[in-house]
Amino acid sequence: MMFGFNNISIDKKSRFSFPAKYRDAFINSSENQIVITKDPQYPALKVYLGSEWDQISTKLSSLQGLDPIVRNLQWTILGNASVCDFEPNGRMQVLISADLKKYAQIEEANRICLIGMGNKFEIWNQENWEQRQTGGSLATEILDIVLPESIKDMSF
Amino acid sequence: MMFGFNNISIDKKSRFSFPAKYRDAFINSSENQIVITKDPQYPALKVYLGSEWDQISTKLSSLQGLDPIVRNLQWTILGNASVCDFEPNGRMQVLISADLKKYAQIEEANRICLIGMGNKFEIWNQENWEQRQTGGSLATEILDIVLPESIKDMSF
DNA sequence: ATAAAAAAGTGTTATAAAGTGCGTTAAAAG
DNA sequence: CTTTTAACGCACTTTATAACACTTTTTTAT
Repeated sequence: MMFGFNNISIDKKSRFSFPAKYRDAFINSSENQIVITKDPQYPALKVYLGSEWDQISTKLSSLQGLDPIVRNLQWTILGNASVCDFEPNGRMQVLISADLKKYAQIEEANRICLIGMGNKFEIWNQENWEQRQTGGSLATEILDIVLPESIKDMSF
Repeated sequence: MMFGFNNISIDKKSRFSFPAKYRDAFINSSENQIVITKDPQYPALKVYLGSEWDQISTKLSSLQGLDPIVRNLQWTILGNASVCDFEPNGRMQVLISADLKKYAQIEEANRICLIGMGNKFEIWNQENWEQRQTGGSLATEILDIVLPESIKDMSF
């Protein structure tokens, strides 16, 4: 399980590497793929292990896309996912695409916050993270969505 | 599986090529055909792998066409499908017909957004996509359709 | 009906940009 | 002080795209 807060750098080519403390967890779950995508609620990114992603994406893509709320979630989560090959024994480097950087408001060669949430990570721009943690609200926040039954039992 | 956002160019002859990152997925599913058709809800296009299309089209064409909603879906999806030969080892180029371009409001030599949704892609005109993703509503949007039972378990 | 012209479709190549890999330096931990 | 980890820089590789050339089909005019 992968927990904890990390303030790390991204290089000029928009890559970051996972802190070494997570290496064993990656090796144990024999992951060779990592998926980054948009967080549907906040200007942040979600990072899933390949196996975890397979479950989520399979379920989400099977839902009825004619429902506008479902369709929106599919767009956000599936339509922005970037699958990266990943070597737990190597440098554990991952590229963040220009689009995802923009969405999470990550500027050129900036630092990011990588938050371990157990079975996934979140990536935040440092200022947004601090604001959120001190209770400040962000402009892009979405409140009061009425969820269709089909996604009420899913967790992203 | 094919995911993610891509902003790509179409050339003067209305061709685009799939980003190289999807090559393995196409080779693994041994696809040699691609089908483009209209999206039934939005001014956008859907791109299916040949095998996926076979399933969807078979099922959709077997439905009771006397129901107006079903009939409309059949017209839109089946009646506008364009089948393209496709070489996963080659350039992975696909031509978009004038009709489909028009429907998706894609102008001459413009850029398009190609969105990987797992088992299919969507193609959007860039402005429409951005508007939609930032919550703006498009004129052609269909809300509150009551779906017949026969298509409730289908996902297009 | 035939030939010429135009349009539409297919394929090739060159080049700039984006992405990847790896060695070195700097910083932190033991 | 030694070892591990993170950050940086550079070189190499791959990819995307525009420009061009060629083929096939369709249209137009004689």
